[in-house]
Amino acid sequence: MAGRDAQRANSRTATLEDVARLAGVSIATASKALNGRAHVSATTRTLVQEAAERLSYSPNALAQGLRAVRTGIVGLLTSDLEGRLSIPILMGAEDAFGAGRTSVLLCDARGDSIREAHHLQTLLSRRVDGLIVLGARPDARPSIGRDLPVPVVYAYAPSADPNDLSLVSDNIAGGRLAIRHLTEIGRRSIAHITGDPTYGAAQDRAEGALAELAEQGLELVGGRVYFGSWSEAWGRSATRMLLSRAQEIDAVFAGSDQIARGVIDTLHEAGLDVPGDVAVVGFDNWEIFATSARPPLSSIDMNLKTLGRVAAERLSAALDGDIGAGVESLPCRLVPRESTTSS
Amino acid sequence: MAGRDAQRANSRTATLEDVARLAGVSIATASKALNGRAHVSATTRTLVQEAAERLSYSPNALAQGLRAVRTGIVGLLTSDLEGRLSIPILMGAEDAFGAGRTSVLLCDARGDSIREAHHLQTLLSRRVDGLIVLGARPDARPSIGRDLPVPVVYAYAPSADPNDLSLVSDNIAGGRLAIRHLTEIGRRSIAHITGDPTYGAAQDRAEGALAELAEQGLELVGGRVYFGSWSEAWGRSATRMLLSRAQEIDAVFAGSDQIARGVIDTLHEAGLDVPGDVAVVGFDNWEIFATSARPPLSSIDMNLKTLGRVAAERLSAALDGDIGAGVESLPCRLVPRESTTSS
DNA sequence: TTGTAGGCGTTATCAA
DNA sequence: TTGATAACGCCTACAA
Repeated sequence: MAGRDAQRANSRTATLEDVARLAGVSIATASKALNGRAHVSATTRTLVQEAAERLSYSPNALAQGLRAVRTGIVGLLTSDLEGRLSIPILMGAEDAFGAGRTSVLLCDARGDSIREAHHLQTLLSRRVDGLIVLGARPDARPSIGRDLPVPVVYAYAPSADPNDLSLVSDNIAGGRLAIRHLTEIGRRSIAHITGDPTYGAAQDRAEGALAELAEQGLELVGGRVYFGSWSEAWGRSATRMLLSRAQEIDAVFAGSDQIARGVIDTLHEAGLDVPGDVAVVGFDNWEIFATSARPPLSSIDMNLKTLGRVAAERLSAALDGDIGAGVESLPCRLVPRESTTSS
Repeated sequence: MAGRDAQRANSRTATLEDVARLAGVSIATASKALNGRAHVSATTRTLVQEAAERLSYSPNALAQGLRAVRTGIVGLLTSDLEGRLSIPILMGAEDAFGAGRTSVLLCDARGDSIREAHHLQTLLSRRVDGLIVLGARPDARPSIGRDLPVPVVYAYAPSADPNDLSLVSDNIAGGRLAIRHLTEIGRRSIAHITGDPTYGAAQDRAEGALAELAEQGLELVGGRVYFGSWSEAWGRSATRMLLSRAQEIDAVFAGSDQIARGVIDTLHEAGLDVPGDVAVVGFDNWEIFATSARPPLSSIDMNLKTLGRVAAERLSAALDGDIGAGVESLPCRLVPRESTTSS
């Protein structure tokens, strides 16, 4: 196992002092040399760099953080049991901070506020520069606290406190986007089957869809939004309901990719072709679902990676004194696949 | 936004010195009082605790880590783009270390060895106590390096270097488990449809399945393992192939839940009932797939959370000098659902 | 150009 | 019981 030799030997990891001694200079000079500061002769610099190299010197970020204003650590407090949200957000944040400059301490609160408070305490103790709070569902959640010593950005699930800064996907625009796409490929008889009506996201997507339809002088097939649950099963039964009314229908906007799969299955069972007879667009662009659907599913993507990137940017801005508040909506994008190929 | 007041005021976060001053004692005494050490009078202790409370004092973990042998941070270096592996592993590790005692620094290498090396450097710089390296696919991967100053445990994807310690799921036993379950519910004509044969996991699961069948005096329907890809599409086409041979078949062991879904779909299309005519068991127990299948899919679970927990335990042991090596296999478990209900 | 010294916040040792 | 002090490793005025 790696580390055996390192542990056996009493060779603590090298410090700047070790490097300085090996290079035959003072600690201050070694520091300057390694940090690329001026007032160091070229020869001295290379001397020090070689010494550092030979000792595989790695600066102690703890010591650096102790004196510096920032530690270069941000906390990501998630409640996302699946990891479907956390990883894209993490990647976006990593990208924004620039790899190496900042690290992310990830804690999973598992939807438990006690655990969340505990993790928060730990993160503050570790002197994170800022905090990203990531909710599991896109609805307002309790603020993690006012007057924290570090800036906080809520992502995906906004904070209930308007003084906090929250970043969410613009589900209304996402709903519009889906409808616009369907009309652009010539569909006029569109139904909307979506999930749990207690989710703000479900309401928003429906609102956007209705608004876009209205602007185009269209109405929803079935006369209403079909709210239900975020499951394939609901997608199936809602579709059966729709079809049983024997109404003309040439497109379905599904509130999630899972629902969309249920929709597609049922359309197939009814002998309908997708997208020939009925086009289907989903929401989430959960790759594994969207691409393995038959046919591959067009879907609205919430740009979670961008959400993570922007969260990191807002955090950086806040650290520089530019503190924001309120809910900021980020655009969704359409990822077209075969389920809406224009025929 | 939280932090506004804190930043406006020049109130740096309180230090132990602030607490000591407010309590009217020395720093040393304050430290002892807060850490529950002996030789502090009860009255002094409460005095200090109250002062700490009033200042919402939070010990600086950086300073603690600078002195202490351990920092209480472990690095989790993942290449899991989905987050499906990372989060359960993270949760297992959090559980094992005991919440609050240890934090996890998560880095995503995105399958890029340059980025991985970079992240490794950062983690070492932050003086993590240990490292968990999590691969994206369950096959041997290059060692992250010998002679690292901290212990490393490879999870899910073993290290190619036998001197490293790796924790993997016992796919062979998992394969046996699936077959045993199918025979226990009375099935005798079992086929095995699985994924990419270049995956060690596919080979192992097949090996286990064949071994278990042999012990029961059975043979695989179709005479061979159907290797292909880890997709629903392959599950469908392989099933069609099997059915077209008009052989008797009363169960399918699928190498993944996605494949299983393709299998089930095709069985339905052929007018067969699941599990009435053909029972199906999958692998991975990816909740979202397994539970939304029709009927809900029995599946082999790799116990990723346990994997994370054991990884943390091995790391702890290594820190205490008990350094392991080699590949350790952890058992899978069967999660029965309706797709294998005994009829 | 190089070196000295102080301080970041804690904990532990040892003296009072 | 309490307190002064020395590390831990690094950076940076400031002095040489």
